Amino acid sequence: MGKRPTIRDVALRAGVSVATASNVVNGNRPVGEASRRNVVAAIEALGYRLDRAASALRGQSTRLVGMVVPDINNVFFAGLVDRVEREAERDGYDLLIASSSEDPAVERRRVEALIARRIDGLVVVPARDDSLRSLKGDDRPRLPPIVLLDRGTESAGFDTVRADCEAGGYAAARHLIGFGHRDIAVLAHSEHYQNIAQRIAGCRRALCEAGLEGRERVVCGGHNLESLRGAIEIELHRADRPTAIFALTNICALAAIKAARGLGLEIPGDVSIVGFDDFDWMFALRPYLTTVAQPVDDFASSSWGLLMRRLSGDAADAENIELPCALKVRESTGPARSRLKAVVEAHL
Amino acid sequence: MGKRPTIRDVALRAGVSVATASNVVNGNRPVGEASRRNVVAAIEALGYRLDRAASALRGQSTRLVGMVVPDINNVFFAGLVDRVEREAERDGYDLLIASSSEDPAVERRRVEALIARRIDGLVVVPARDDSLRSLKGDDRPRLPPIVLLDRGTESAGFDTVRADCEAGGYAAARHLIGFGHRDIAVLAHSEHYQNIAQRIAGCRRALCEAGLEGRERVVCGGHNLESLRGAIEIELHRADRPTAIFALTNICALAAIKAARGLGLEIPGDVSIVGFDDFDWMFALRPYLTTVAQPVDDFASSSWGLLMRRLSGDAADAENIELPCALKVRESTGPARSRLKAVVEAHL
DNA sequence: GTGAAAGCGCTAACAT
DNA sequence: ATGTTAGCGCTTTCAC
Repeated sequence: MGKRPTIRDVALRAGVSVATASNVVNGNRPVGEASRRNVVAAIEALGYRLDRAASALRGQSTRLVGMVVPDINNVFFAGLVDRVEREAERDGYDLLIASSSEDPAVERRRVEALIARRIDGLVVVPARDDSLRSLKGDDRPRLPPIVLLDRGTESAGFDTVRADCEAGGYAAARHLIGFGHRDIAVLAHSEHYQNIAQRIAGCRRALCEAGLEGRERVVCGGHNLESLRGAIEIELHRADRPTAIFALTNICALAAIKAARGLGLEIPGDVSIVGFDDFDWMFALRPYLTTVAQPVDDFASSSWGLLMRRLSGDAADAENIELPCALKVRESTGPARSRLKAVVEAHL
Repeated sequence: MGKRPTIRDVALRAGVSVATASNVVNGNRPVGEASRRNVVAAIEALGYRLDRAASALRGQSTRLVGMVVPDINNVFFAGLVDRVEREAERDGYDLLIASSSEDPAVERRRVEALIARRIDGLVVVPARDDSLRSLKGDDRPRLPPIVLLDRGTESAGFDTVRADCEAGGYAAARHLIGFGHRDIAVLAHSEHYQNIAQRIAGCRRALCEAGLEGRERVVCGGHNLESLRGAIEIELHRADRPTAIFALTNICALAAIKAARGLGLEIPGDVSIVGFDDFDWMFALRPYLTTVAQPVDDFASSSWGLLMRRLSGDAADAENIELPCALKVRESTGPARSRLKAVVEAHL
C-alpha cells in the first residue's frame, strides 16, 4: 500500500538508468535486449503505470484529444462522439469532451480550457460556422491542430470534413418533385450554417430544373424541438399549406412529424416528409421516415485521419473533405394529392 | 508570436513572486489588494493561461473527471453524459469520456487509462454490476473516488446512484394487469444486472398480488437491437403469444415495436407495449409509448454531488441513492383482447 | 546503447 | 501577506 511506483523505481529495480527505462516504456529510442527484458520485468513486478500527467508536462504529446460538439444529447452528435472515441482509443488517445450548448461563447471557453490541458488536437463541430476563426487569427503560439466537422466554412484555414449537402438537398427535392409536389416547405433551425444553406441550395436547384423556381418556403425554428414544431405548424395551418416538408435535421424531422400528427394530417397522404440523418431506431417511427443519410462513420474516420496526419507533422494546406449523402426512400413520402381533392375526400 | 507565457512571466511583470501570482490564479491563499490587481493586469496583458498539465503534476487536483459508459450511442447514456458534463463544467472540471462497449475488459482498460491521467474522480455506468469490484480489492494506492451510476451493486463499497427499478417494474405491471393482461412477456438484454433483475422482480410482485404468479415470460436478447427483435418475435409467433410486452430498456422497446410491426400486429390492439426510459422524440413513435421514465437529471446531479462530496474529503461510508421512476401512460397500452376473439375478428 | 543531469510550469512548504 | 525554494515524474539533450 505504498506510493505509486515511479519510473525511477523501475530503473532502480531493473538496474538501468531512468532514461533507458523511459525508452522501453515509450519506444522513443532503441534499447538493448537485455535491458529491455529487465525493465519489462520490473514494470510487471512493481505494477508500474506511466504517469501521463508528468509525461504531458515534459514531453510534447499528451495523447489527449479534445472534442467539442454543440449538444451530445442530439443523437447525431452523440454518434459522432461515439465513433471518434473509438478511433481515439484504437490509436491510444483519450478523449476530452465538451458541449457548447450551441453557444459560441461557451464554445470558446471550452476550447480554451481544452487547450490549457495541452491536448494534442481538437475535433470540433462548431456552434457557428466561423466561431473558431478568431482563434486562428490570434497570433497564438502552440495552437493545436483543429479539424472542423459537419459545420464550419473552408475559408478559415482549418481542415474540414462535411457531407455534400447540396447533393443531398437536391436528391431529396427531386424525389419530392417526382411525386408531384409543388409546394414544399423546408424546415431548418436556421439558414445561417453552411451545411444548412447548401441543403437549401440543392433543393432550389432541383426546383429550378423543374421550372418551380421560388416555390420552396424556408421555415426556421431554432434548435428547440417545440419551437420548430410551432414554426412548421403555422405553415401547415395555412389554406395553401405545403404538400411536402423537407426537414433539414433529425430534430426538424421529429418536429415536422409531431406538427403533422397534431393537426391530424396523414403522412404521406396529406403531407410527405423527408428528413435528414438516419438512425437505426427510426424504423419505429410510423411511417418509416424517408431521409437523407449522412455518412457518420466516414465523418469520424476522415476527421480522425486528418487530425493524425497533422499530429505526425504534416504541414500541408488545409484539406476539405466532402462525403456523399444517400437518400433512403421509405414510407413517409408519396404522391401529392391536390388540396382540393383532399378537402372533398375529407367531407365524404 | 513568442512562447506561451508562464506564471513566472506574470509574476515578473506584476512585480510579485510566483507564489503570489499562483495564489491569485487559484485563490488558495489570500492576496493583498494591490498585488492582486497587478497580477490580474499582467495576466490580461500577457494573455496568460494556467497550464493544467503542470498544475496537475504538482498539485493534488487535476480538475479532471472521468466518465465511462457502456455505449454513448445509446440515447440514455448520452443523456447521462450530457447532464454530467454540465455539472462538471459548472464546477470547473473537464470530462474525460470513455466507452466500454459493454465489455468489462475494455472497461477495465479504459478505467486504468483514466486513472493514469490522475483524474480526480470517476463516474461509471459499469459494463457488469461487479466489473469494478476487483479495483477496490487491489491494495491500490491512490484509487480516486468512484461513483457507480445506473448499474452496479451496493456491496462493492462504491457510492451508487440508481432508480427504484423494483417500483418501476411494479407500476408497469400493475398498469398492464389493470387492462386485463394475463400473459406478459418481459423483454430484456439480460437478467444479470441488478437494475434489470429489480424491474423483473417488481413485475413479479404485481403479478403475484393479482394471483398471476409465474405468468410472466422473461425473454433475453442481448444488447443488439436486431437480436432483441428476433428474440421477442419468437414469442409473438407462438399460438399462446403474450398480449403485452414489458420492454425493460429503450432499445428493448424499439425492438418490441419493430417485431410487432413486422408481424402485422396492432399496438395496442393486438399487443400492448410498455417501455423503459423516456425521451422527447418518442412522441414521434406511433403509438406514443407508455413507459417508465427514469429521472435522468437527478441521476446526473446526484452522482455528481456524491463525487464532489468525496473530493472535498468526506470519508463517510459508501452512500447508495435510489431515485423514483414515473410511469407515463400513453398510447401503446390498452385493454387485452382475448386471443380467441382476436382470431374471430381477423376472419370477418 | 546507455547514463547523468537539466528542466517542463506549477504548487506547497517553509521562511520572512 | 509575500517571497524562496524544492521538487512533482517524466522526457530529453548531451555526453560517453
